[in-house]
Amino acid sequence: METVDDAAMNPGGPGAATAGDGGGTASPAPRRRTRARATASMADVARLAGVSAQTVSRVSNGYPGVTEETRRQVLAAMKELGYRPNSAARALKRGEFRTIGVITFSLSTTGNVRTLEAIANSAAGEGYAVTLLPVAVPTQDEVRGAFTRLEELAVDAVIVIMEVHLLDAATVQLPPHVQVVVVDSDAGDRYTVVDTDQHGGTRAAVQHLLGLGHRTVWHLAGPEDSFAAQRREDAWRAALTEAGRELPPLVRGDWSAESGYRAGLELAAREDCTAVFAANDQMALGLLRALHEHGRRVPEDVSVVGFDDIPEASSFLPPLTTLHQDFAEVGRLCVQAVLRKVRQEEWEGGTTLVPARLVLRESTAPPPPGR
Amino acid sequence: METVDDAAMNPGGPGAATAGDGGGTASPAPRRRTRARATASMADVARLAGVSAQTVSRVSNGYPGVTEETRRQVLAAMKELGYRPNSAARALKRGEFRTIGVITFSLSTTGNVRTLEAIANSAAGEGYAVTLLPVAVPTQDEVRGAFTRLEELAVDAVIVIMEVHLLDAATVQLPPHVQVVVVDSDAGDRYTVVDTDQHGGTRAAVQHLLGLGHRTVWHLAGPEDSFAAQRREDAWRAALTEAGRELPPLVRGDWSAESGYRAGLELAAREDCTAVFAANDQMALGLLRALHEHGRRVPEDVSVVGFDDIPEASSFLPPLTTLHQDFAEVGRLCVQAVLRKVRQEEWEGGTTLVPARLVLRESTAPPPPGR
DNA sequence: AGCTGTTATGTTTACGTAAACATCCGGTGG
DNA sequence: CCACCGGATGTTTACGTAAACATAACAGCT
Repeated sequence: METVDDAAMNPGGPGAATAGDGGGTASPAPRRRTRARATASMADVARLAGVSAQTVSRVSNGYPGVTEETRRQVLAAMKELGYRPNSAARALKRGEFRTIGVITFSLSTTGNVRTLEAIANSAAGEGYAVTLLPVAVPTQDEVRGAFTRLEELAVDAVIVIMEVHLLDAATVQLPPHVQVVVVDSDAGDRYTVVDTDQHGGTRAAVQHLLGLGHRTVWHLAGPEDSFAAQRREDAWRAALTEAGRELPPLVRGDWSAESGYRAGLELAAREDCTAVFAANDQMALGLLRALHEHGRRVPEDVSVVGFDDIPEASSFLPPLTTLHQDFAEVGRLCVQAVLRKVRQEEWEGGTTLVPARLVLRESTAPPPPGR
Repeated sequence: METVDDAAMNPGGPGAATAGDGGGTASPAPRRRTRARATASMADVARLAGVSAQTVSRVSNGYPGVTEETRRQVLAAMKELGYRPNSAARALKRGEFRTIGVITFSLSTTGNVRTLEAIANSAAGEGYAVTLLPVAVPTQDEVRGAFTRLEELAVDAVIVIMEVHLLDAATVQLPPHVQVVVVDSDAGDRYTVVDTDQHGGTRAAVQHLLGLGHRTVWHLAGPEDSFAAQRREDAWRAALTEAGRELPPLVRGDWSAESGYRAGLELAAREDCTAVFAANDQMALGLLRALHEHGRRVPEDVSVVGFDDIPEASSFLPPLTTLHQDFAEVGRLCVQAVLRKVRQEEWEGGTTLVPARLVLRESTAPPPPGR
């Protein structure tokens, strides 16, 4: 009955995992795995249940045309043998892997992580697994490398969380059947793109500050190679121009709190700077520290608005007014879009935007009287 | 030559992705995918190169016994057809997936994310992919669910980033051939465990504060169901007892900055509290805010030490003294351990500890004169 | 009764790869 | 000169599943 491995199947029991090879270090251990029928196959189940393998398959996939009686027998046999469908064989036969690859830069930014998490959750809900393809440094070569790996990987679709122009190099060859959805890009004409509404969010931030009476709004921008940063910057310009306000010089960081601090040192020195829109919360954090160190109070002297609404934002000094991004929704839409493409229900380019919501906390106030 | 899909293989080109089905919405689209030979198989390559499929296989896997001449021809044919080995077929034949599953709670904690990232990177270096299995809520049922999915998944090994007792339920059945490595656990007797040296790190923090002259050290602990939190708490107790110091009442949070703030409100009210060891940086952040709001200066009145050294820690007000965790190393060791088990080079239980390093910043100082 | 349609089940086959075995070749030593 | 060896290559087979096709049993109808 081949229940040799029963003990090892309960990780709580003694001698879990590789129970067999126990103290075998003495003799020159046989290199080849014995692998004595590690898992039961359909044939095994079929034999035990006294039916054909095909019937087992039907039960396994919940297909109709099986008597309740037969189904029960098959299920019993499955349980007895601990049968698990072999996903490799399934994938080979069906020509699909039920897996989505996610390619992204380092998981050091909140946004990417939260999006990834939402993608994984949504995918799981659809019966899809998520394979992670991190790329340490955002050079074109690295991206290409990741995709080369993906091509050999068991993946039906890919979600790219990065600026899409990094994979526009002609040498990147996606197998034709792999569907792609991109986050954080403007390539809606060539790809399906899902993104937060950077423009609308930024606009809300700027208008909020102007509405408080600030003459203009400074911008602590993200790195130039980030499309999200670019969009926020553009929107900031547009909002100010539209309101007929003066455009202060741009200050740039690299998303990190440290860069926000460095940039903040410049801003803190400017007496005429009373309102800053930071392109993310981390930089806003650094900015708060720089302002504090220079005796400029927030929000009495300077108002600060961030972007992202990371969980810690409410614990900053002072709690940060910021734009809440709905990463969960972004991830959900990504999965939805990419699976629609996989299922070929429709071809759908274009960009889907998820609104950002301004969360008012304590880092904004009207400008000091004199200004 | 079947190059019908050539255009679609360059995502930069016009009409990328599902180019075929263009405007076919008019006629009742054929439900079945035509799937006209999406990818080339070994047989195709073999035909073009004028050799047998087996020879293609040998070239593909870099096996010896192939003339340089033949190899060149095969490689040329592969390139021409854009051949990519089918990983499902490979996995089926070889009986292994070259994939590691990572099961974890939400990716909201820095530690998990950084560990995950390191795992993915290390795994990629070994030619392994990483499949993500998030579990939203840490109930036993959920964990069991994730594992059920994993069992059907294409995975050779599993790395668990969570308290292992959550998967000790007898109903969790891992297929016997799946190897498990656990992070953040004390089950070194039954599993292979890799973890940060919570004990040593905590000890360093406490001794640092005592060394500065503080009479004792308060502890802002993490949630009770976290093993890491438990270890830090135990080590805190041990270090104080060992030094013959009084044991202040424990204050508990849930890892979040918000909970740190709430706990901090209590601590700020206690005049005799001059030194706090927070179980993570987020809670330390909230604590800083609470102290600030109650006019207790850090580090002049109260010293604070965190745990994790998240990137933002250096931008807190003031920059936080904290214990740096080497998540990259933890991830690397996990992959190494789990692959060693997969390759059955040895059976290896026990716990591997990665040291934590105390990073001195500006949140600690000697206690105020009177105390 | 004989035919048809329906339902439950079994049999054959193919997915793409790679191990195991078979064959062919030129060269070497007795 | 021939048996033999070893390297290069081809052929067969099996991995586990599920689609496609085949069969069998039986009910309903004329």
